[in-house]
Amino acid sequence: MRKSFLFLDTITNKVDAKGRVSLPSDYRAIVKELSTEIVCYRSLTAPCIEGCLEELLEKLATDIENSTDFFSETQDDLTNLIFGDAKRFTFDSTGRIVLTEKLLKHAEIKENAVFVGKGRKFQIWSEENWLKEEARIREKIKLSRPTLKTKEGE
Amino acid sequence: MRKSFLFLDTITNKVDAKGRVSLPSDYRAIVKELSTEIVCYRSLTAPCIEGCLEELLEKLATDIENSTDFFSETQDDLTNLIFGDAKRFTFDSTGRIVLTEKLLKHAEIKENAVFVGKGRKFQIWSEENWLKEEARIREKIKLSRPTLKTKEGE
DNA sequence: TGGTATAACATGGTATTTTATGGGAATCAA
DNA sequence: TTGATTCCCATAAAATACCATGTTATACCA
Repeated sequence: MRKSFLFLDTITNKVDAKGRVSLPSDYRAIVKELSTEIVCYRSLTAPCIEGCLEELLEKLATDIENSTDFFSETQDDLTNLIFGDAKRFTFDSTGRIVLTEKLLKHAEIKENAVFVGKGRKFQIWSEENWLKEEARIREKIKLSRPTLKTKEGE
Repeated sequence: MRKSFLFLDTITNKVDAKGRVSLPSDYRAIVKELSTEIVCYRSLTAPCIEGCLEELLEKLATDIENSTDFFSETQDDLTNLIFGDAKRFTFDSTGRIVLTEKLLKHAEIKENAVFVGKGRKFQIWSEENWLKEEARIREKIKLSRPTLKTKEGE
């Protein structure tokens, strides 16, 4: 029995002419524990696809409902965007999902899809965009390294 | 039943052509109590590999979720960096894990891997780098000894 | 304490299983 | 019927589990 449900690692898989991609086996194992499908939507802030279990969106919905935050109205708007965009995907017996044109176009994915674990969710990038994004993040982290060191050392 | 779950001691094991290394038996005993797998990732601050139990990352995921909101940019970057890099490793019946090229390269490990206990987590170094690091730490301690003495006498 | 028997471990090699991925058949919709 | 989508099968490659052996460490006994 599995105790934890984190999407980890970075895996590159091919996208064929029909838009089919293998969901990394690790991810599949996690999904299968709780469900038979994942939810994907266009990232609001980056040229990539976001994926997660439906229960995470449930949690998001609940959080928004309970929020008395000053910015809750903005969050509400953002939530609408996500829920309006999100779509369920099931995988076939070989573990593949079929991504839609809309999603692939937004992420600028052609040949290869890069799955990047993010804990409770994951992202799907094109190779080029992911390279750029990873470089950007590492550069940013370098500048805030002291803070991280503290966090890391906990 | 085991009472403590700390990774201790420093052990050197061989890495074969396939990247296989025996996890020190002490470490294995600890891991087996709670799980069947460990998680490894490139250290953000040093040329070494870090390893821990998945529950530590779970805790981190929860902490990040609670300290920042769903749409936070910091959360986004942090989760990409940490979870995107981390990978699960299970050991076979003889207690070995297979380290990836990415990890070995980052730590500059060739022939031998040095496992260094760090309590809740552990690190894996190349012999050369660990020698340097150990010397650096001991030097640092020497300089701060007066402070320690003062603290002791409080 | 010293010597020997026993068990545990690290490590090399091999066999088996998973997984990704291409192609094609079946199903559904227009 | 035609085009598109879903499902299933086949295969090659890669990941993983298993077996065997030498070595080291541990336990046992004199």
